[in-house]
Amino acid sequence: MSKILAGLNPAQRAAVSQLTGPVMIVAGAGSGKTRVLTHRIALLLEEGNRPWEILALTFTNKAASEMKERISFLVSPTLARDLWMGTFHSIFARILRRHASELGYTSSFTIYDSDDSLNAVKQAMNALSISKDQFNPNAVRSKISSAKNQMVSPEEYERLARDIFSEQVARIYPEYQRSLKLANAMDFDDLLLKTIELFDTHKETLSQYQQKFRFILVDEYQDTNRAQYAIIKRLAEQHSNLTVVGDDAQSIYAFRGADIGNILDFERDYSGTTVFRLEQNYRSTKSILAAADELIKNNKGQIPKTLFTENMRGEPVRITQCMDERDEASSVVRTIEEEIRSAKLDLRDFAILYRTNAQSRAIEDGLRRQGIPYTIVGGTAFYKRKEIKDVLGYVRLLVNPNDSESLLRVINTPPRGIGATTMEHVALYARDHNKSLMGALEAIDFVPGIQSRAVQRIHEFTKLLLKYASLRDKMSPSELMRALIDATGILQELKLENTMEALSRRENIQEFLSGITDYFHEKPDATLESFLEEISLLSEVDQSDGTKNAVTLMTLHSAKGLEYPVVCITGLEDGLFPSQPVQSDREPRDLEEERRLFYVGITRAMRRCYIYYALERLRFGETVRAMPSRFLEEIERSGATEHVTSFGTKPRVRESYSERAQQISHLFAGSPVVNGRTFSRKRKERTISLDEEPRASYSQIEETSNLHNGSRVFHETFGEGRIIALAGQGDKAKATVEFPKFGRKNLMLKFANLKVL
DNA sequence: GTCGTGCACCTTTTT
DNA sequence: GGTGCACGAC
Repeated sequence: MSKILAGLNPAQRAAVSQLTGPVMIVAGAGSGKTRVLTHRIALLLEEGNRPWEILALTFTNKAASEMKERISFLVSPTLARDLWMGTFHSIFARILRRHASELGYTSSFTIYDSDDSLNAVKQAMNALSISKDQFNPNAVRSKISSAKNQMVSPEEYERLARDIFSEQVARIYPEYQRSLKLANAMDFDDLLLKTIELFDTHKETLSQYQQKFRFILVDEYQDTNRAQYAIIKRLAEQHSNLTVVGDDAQSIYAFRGADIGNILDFERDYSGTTVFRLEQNYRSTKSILAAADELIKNNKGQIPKTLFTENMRGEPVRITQCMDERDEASSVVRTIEEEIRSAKLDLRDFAILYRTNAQSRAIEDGLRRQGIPYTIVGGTAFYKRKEIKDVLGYVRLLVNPNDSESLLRVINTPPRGIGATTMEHVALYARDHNKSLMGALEAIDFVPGIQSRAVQRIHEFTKLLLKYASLRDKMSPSELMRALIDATGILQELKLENTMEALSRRENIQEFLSGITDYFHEKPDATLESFLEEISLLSEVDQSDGTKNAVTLMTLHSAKGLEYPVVCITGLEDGLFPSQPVQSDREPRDLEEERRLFYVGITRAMRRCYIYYALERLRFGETVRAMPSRFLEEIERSGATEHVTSFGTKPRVRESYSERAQQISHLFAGSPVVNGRTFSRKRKERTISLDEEPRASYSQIEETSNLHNGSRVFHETFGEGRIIALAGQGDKAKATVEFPKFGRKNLMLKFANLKVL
């Protein structure tokens, strides 16, 4: 037997060995799905198939590179390197670049991220004189995106539009598409749609890739949308060697067009499908699995399967009732500290999960208060920061001068006297003459209404860009970027500002610059285009730093596919998780998706799973009372849970969550009821302070006057460091401190407990 | 044209 | 509690 099959259980081995024809692998959580995929690919290679004939589509780039690494180990690095493995978006972006001219684009087209798309929508609305007050640009963008995910063209959308809002979207959608085309740009959805367009209008190109990809594998098939389905359908037509792996119980992306029907109907779509089920879980304890199983039972229409494990029973899943989000954060922190003490775990063994990004703030505060290092997945990602986007804007413009979003972003950053009025005229001219904004700038002498001073400035601006464009062949990409960014004056501008904020922005740009040096050093063949593409298609998980030993914070969505010894899931409250208050118009399938999301969360846990809910929570700057999530009652039926309060005591009587909420309702007497939820003003004084930090930790505030730039200080966790900057007053005073071992930290003096050395 | 201030809106989740 | 945007002063 091949060593590739050794060490697999019978079900896994069967799923790996069936190499041809349509195959569906229904893989329960923790059942060794990635293992099966990698071993399958390894076996294909071992049997002599060429790596470039294998297309493997994963959910994140990180998943792809981890799989490649395992395949390198199983077969060989050279073979692994030449696999076509990556996310749908990155693989098809690569193919689209090769065939851009067939679609009327150039190969250096820009990929618009969601911010760029939103701005493009706003521009389009502006052009059509549709008021932003009447129609929310974000809602418009989201409508357009759903339409594209469903493969609904602007023409079809117009036919289908029934209400006033859709009618406006029907006007904006084609204008938006037109502007992207003029800008030589594609949004995320276009990367899939244009691929379909390419295949449908250029049969010989389609045929070329049908021939090429003799084996196609798709991971997380339950989360593919209609466009992705269509691409796969076309590509697999020739050889029919299509393997999909997924778990309908983990489908959590319906909101962005994922169609669970793709996996449910797979057997019907591809005749002769062999189905394999992986039902043995190797990840979690029996208790964790029991709770997850009891939960998912409440969903209807799942593919029947029974997940089991031979792992030990383990501790019960603990549900902790907390007073508010602060109390919740301290409970989580206490749990982590106790687990580290008793179970000898590292910080990197913990994940804290939440439904919405906004919840991370309170938890971060809690961790910082105790000096526990953490990393955040998502949130405001590095490449989405304003200063980085500014800098990238120049680079993007260099690569694709027609990129209108970048042009608008940088033309007056830093301020060079080319204001909104001027650009209005330019945009109008561009529209009338079917030119990109850059096209209009080139003809600035003919654009009416421009002040002569602005004309002058515009000439200077285009000259600057032309100069660096002409240097592209003479300098290395990283040298060129440095020189260009230097010439823009962004760094000098920030230096003059001389605030802590500006300092941090400058540091980010410096970090970006050293990052690109490393990047081009590691990848000597990389170009500006490939660099830009790579960073625009990074997923949130891809961007997190997995090397440092720290607690991981992320949304439940980002946690998909990951596992941790200890998982803490926070915010189990009706209206938050499941999201939105219970309303009659709420579709049951939305609730089922929320339930699957919770299922995904619980099944990330290997050893222990902790679940938290708060009785009230600060939302929109107001304290909102919340009912415990209905999902809690569901998992409690498993008998594999325990229920405690943040005091650490067990509730005296078992009671239903709604009864409990009734009992404590007097605490909130006088709160107005809005939309079925109760709001109350945040109390100035916390009467039910449970486990606040001892006051002693605030006593350092008086000493802040001893702190100066350059002061040497000591921090409990980070050790000795030097103050680089100070900002803020009183409770809000912050310091940026450079620690030799931990790098730069922004610390609230109130909590940091710094000692002057 | 630029900069500062106050106000509305925001929160699902992401490639 | 944060941010984008309209509005007004210079």
